[in-house]
Amino acid sequence: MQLSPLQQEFVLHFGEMGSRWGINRTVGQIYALLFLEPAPLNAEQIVERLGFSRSNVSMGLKELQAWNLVRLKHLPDDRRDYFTTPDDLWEIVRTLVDERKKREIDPTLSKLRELQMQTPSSPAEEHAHQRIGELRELIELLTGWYGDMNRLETERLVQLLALGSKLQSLIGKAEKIVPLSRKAPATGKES
Amino acid sequence: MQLSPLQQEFVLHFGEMGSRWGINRTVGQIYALLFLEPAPLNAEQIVERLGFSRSNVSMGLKELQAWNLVRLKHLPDDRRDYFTTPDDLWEIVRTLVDERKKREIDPTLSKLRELQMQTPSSPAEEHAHQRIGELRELIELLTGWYGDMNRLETERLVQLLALGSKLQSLIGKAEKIVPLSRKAPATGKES
DNA sequence: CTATTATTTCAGTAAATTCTGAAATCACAG
DNA sequence: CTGTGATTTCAGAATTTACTGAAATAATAG
Repeated sequence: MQLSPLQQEFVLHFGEMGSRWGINRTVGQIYALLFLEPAPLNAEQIVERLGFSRSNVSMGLKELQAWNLVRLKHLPDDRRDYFTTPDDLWEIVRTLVDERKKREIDPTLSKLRELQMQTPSSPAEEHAHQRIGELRELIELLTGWYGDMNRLETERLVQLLALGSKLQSLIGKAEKIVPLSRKAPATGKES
Repeated sequence: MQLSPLQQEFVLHFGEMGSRWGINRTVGQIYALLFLEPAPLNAEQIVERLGFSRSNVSMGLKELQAWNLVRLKHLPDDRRDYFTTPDDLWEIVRTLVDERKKREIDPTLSKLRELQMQTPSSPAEEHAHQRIGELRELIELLTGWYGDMNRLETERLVQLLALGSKLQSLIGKAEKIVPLSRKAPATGKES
């Protein structure tokens, strides 16, 4: 491996971590390398630095492209493909979450909705039906919230996150002026 | 497999999904089964329902215990171990996130902090050092925020999540009355 | 203690996945 | 076209992970 000690440790760590997620070690290391590198790299350069076979790198890059995690660039008078990660880390986070949601959450949500169509036909099924409903609602709440957050500009999002628990008191104060929650006093005119 | 169609589909789905996370199929299926079941099950009952070997179930349960995802119960005059999942789904979510944070985020954060101690010794290392710093900050912001959220009672948390993007306008309004963000107009008296 | 039942461990096997080199395909310059 | 270099595909090899049955250990009742 042809890397500075700093790069090397980082790359190896992300290889390890990658395998705790569904991602394989190679893919994790390629990504980590691109993440640190100031300029785009081509496949051959990745081979040199990480010592994997050319075909392994090719497959790894394809996987990263399928995840939308790398950008493809071209240099003038050079027809090789060069790869980078976005400069903006928030863009990376958004992509990661979006893709994981798409692959892991959305299919589960469809499945849960589909299962809930079935009418339970025994006490055991009744209970299962119930539980599936609770799970569906919870996931819907979380994904709905994520959708909202994801629509915010990064700057706003960071402000919100930084507020953290201060939000609590803020909301208490705001509600006195502009009631928004479902628990607002009833007016007798709800639709 | 000795399950109702509803249970079976759910269990198989979570087996599949499990393998997209780091979790293996067997463990995912055992968890899904316990999740649906109204009463605690012992290992032998899990074997009957899922058709795995006794030892495989034993290992799966051990893994689930290591993740704090199941509760151990005992029935009077029966020395076998019975397992359930918590009734409260939010408790499950909290456990899941806590454990994943502990295994995946915290070690990365330590590693990043450690790597940042090293003084960069070349322009390439300088750039890497920079990027590692950005990543560390971002993760610190997110974990800090999660810590705040996790301290809230479930009821509060659900309210907050349900607000979603409405929060935006709420904050705008609240800030006019109680400035809390770092961008509040300077008073010249900050501590 | 001894017998019985519950649970865990573990070595070997089965299955799944990752990785490679060789060949195929693709893209373009001449 | 033809030739050259870039990239991808893919069948098998290597490695890793999952699973099993048999044996060991643990827990309790008699």
